[in-house]
Amino acid sequence: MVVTSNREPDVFTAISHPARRHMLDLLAETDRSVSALAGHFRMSRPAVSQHLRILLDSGLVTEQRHGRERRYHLVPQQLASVRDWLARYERFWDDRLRRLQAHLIATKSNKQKPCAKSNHE
Amino acid sequence: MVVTSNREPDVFTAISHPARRHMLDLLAETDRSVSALAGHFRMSRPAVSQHLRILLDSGLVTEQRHGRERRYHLVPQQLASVRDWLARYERFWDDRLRRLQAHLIATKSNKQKPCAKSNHE
DNA sequence: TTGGCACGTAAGCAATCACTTACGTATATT
DNA sequence: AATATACGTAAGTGATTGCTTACGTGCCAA
Repeated sequence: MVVTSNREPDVFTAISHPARRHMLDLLAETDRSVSALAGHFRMSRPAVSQHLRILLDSGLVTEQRHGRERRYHLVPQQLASVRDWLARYERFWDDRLRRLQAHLIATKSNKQKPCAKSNHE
Repeated sequence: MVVTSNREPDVFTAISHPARRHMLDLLAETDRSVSALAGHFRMSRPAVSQHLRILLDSGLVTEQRHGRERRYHLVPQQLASVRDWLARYERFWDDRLRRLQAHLIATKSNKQKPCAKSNHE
C-alpha cells in the first residue's frame, strides 16, 4: 500500500533544508529504506524519520511498506511548483532555454543548430 | 554605491518564505524602494526591511541609495544554485527537455560539444 | 513464544523565525 | 533651523525548527 500525504505543507519549505535535498538526491537514484538513508547522515535515525515526514507531507515522496521496512520513493512531479516559479526568471540568465523555446515553437526543424552556447549579456 | 551582501546565507532558505518570493516577483518587474514594496504586504515596514535583509544577505538582491530612498534590485543570477539543483530532476517530468536530450544525442555524430546537461547519476 | 530489528512518535530543549513597537539616523523640504 | 520622510536597527515575544533520548508498535526469525 502506497501512503501519500494528508497535510499540505509547502514544497519550498521542504527543500529549504540541505539534508532534505540530499535525501531527495539519494531517492532520485533509487528507492531506499529509512536505515539506508540514515547511513548517509550523521544525525540520529529518528531525525531522519522526521525529515522524511516533512517530505512526505509535502508530497515529494511516498512511502511503501515492505515487511518491516518502509521504502521511500521520490515524486519529482511535486517539484513543478518550484520549477514554475523559477521559470519566470529564466529569461534573465538562460539564453539556451530561451532559444530552445523559440526552436520548439517554430518547429520548422530546418534549423539544425540548437547547440550553441552563449552567456551573452 | 551598490551594496551587496557580506554574509552568505542559503538561497534556498531565502526563497522558502512566500513573502520573500513575492518580493522577488515584484523586483523582477522593476527596482523598488522599501515603501513601494511594503505597499504590497500587510506586515509592517520594518518586517519588510528584515525580509529584504535576508534577500540581501543571500545575494538575491542589491540595494542602492537614492537620496533617502533605498532601491532594491534583483540579482537573478543568484537563483542558479536552485536551477542547478532542480535540473537533476527535470528528466523525470519534462518531456520536452528529454526529447531535446535525445535529439542532441542522436545528432551527436560529430565532435561537437554536447550542450545538454549530463544527467549521469 | 521469545527476542531482535525497522520504524514512528512523544517529550524535552536550545536555537531560530517572523513578527511587533520603539527608536535612531540620514536626507529632503520649508 | 525645524520638521517630515525613508529607512535600518534594537528589543521583546510567541511560534516553529531541528535535534536529542526514550519508548511503543509491527514484523520476522529461531
